Amino acid sequence: MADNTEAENGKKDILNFVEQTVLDDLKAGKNGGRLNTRFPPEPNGYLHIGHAKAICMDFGVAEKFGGTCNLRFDDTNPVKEDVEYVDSIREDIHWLGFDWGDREYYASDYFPRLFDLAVRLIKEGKAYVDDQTSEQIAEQKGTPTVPGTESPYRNRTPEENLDLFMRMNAGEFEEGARVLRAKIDMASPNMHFRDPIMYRIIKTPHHRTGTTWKVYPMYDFAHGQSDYFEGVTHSICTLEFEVHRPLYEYFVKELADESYCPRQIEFNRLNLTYTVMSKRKLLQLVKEGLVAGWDDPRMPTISGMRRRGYTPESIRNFINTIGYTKYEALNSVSLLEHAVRDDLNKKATRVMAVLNPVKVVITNYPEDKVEMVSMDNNPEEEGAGTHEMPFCRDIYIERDDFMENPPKKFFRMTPGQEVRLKGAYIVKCEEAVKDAEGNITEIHCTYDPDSHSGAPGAARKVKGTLHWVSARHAVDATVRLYDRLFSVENPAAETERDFREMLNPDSLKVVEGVKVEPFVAENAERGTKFQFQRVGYFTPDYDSKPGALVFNRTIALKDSWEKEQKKN
RNA sequence: UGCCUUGUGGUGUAAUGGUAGCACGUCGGAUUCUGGUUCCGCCUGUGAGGGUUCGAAUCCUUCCAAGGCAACCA
Repeated sequence: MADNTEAENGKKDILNFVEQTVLDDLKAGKNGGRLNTRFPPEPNGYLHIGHAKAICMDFGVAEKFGGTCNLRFDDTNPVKEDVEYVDSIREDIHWLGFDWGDREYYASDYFPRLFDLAVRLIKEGKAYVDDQTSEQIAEQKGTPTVPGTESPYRNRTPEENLDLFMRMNAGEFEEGARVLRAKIDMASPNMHFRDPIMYRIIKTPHHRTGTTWKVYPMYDFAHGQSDYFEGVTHSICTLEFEVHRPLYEYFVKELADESYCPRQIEFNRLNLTYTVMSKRKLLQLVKEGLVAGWDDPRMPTISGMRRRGYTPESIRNFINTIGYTKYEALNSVSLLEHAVRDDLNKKATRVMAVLNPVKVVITNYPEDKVEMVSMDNNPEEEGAGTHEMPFCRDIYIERDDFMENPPKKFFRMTPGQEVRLKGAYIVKCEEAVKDAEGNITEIHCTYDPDSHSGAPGAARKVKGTLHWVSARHAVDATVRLYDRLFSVENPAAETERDFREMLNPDSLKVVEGVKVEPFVAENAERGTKFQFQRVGYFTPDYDSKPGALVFNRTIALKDSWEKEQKKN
């Protein structure tokens, strides 16, 4: 192990309870002072932000105390699993910034050893084959308040059990015909001890082992032992496995001794407002076409957040903020949004884009003149440089930035009032030109030639500064505006309603005819983070092509003006 | 009503028997060529009762509330 953390090196580092437990074990010299964690996804879906929390814990604690973290695919149920998911899981972990080196394992690699252990337990009279249907077994299990009853097959001889188990794996019986159960205690107050099923027959081919096996181990009979085979010291999982822990320990005891014994520790799952985290529900959204796929930018998946423009740093910072406890919390999505804005504010290139354009003609500006004005790429970052943007007589501004009869404290364009066009000149609105229906088609302004940004005459104070784009040079783009997927705070809590009824109908708005400055079109590579000034953070979607630009809104800028308006 | 777990401002999280702190949020203000950022200030908390102690969010106890456990899922 590494030296005992920053906690002892002066810098005050607050450990969460899991880290504290791990540190205590290391100090006590357990497992020879070794630290090895594991992240064990089942390859049956895409990773979501809840998994990100587990990843940060599993890899993070190993990193912090000089241990290692394995990636283990928990592939014990071929019916639900697929290689498609294996690839996406690898990609998502790497994207988050973690690496498992050559320690990539599969529970399916342990099928032979698990089978051997099962055989041993059968011979020792600790396991038996049950011929009953799942309904019968469920009925005999009792309820949390009523003890179970024993199976009539419970006292078969080890010889008979062994013969039956071998034949189960040879494919002699149909799925569901027989199972192997641990012989523990049908009256245990812990439901998981009421003779849990160890093996069931599955004839669906496995994505890695094909048709080699006809019986597959259940989670409880595979997980702890897999940890043991790998040398995992701390098996960190979420709270719902708390009641499984005694069973974990029961099976692991068949292999381990004092010199090395893995240990399970549970922390709270991540719940986020205005979304769902259940894989079943996410899969349903995808399958029913309610979203565009696992990586739809509204999804709480890692791939969705990546596509939306969230950064790995923002996700990690968020997870760090919400912490790890044993309290089942509901985390406000505004915490996540804050982390995203905070990171993007430091990283995003500032550009101009007008989402809902209205044309402005600067009547006293020479008709043929074009001048290049200089724009900061990022005022938050020293050395981010500048880029140039064309300015001419015809420009676009946001339709919302003009009002003929404005409310109080409207600092934008209105007849008779001066505003600054960011990076260019101060202009004064003279009149709004309307069509027969009274719609504003064009706004006429005059500019002050001495007010160019940086010039001596520019020092004059004006209340508002607007973003704009040259109408002659603007490039058209499509923008996708994303909002929260659900319209209720905690969809999972409203069990009486179908969760699909709670979807936010306005979670996606597509805006065509957006005008962006040429610099944006020239730099619209995947992964680029832009701030459309005064609007929000945007990133090119993978659907975007030269000539058909598409941007995803990662998150809007905070808007205290809008907030003010809503109050009135 | 069996077993396990958990209750700290609106939300999340610290305080490891010794001044209840931090972040987000809200509201207000300052700065600003982004109504962004930054800065300053305000607000709101130990689920309830009893006990141990010089001293309790922390230990004990009773109660209340919430979550988990009855897949041949993980």
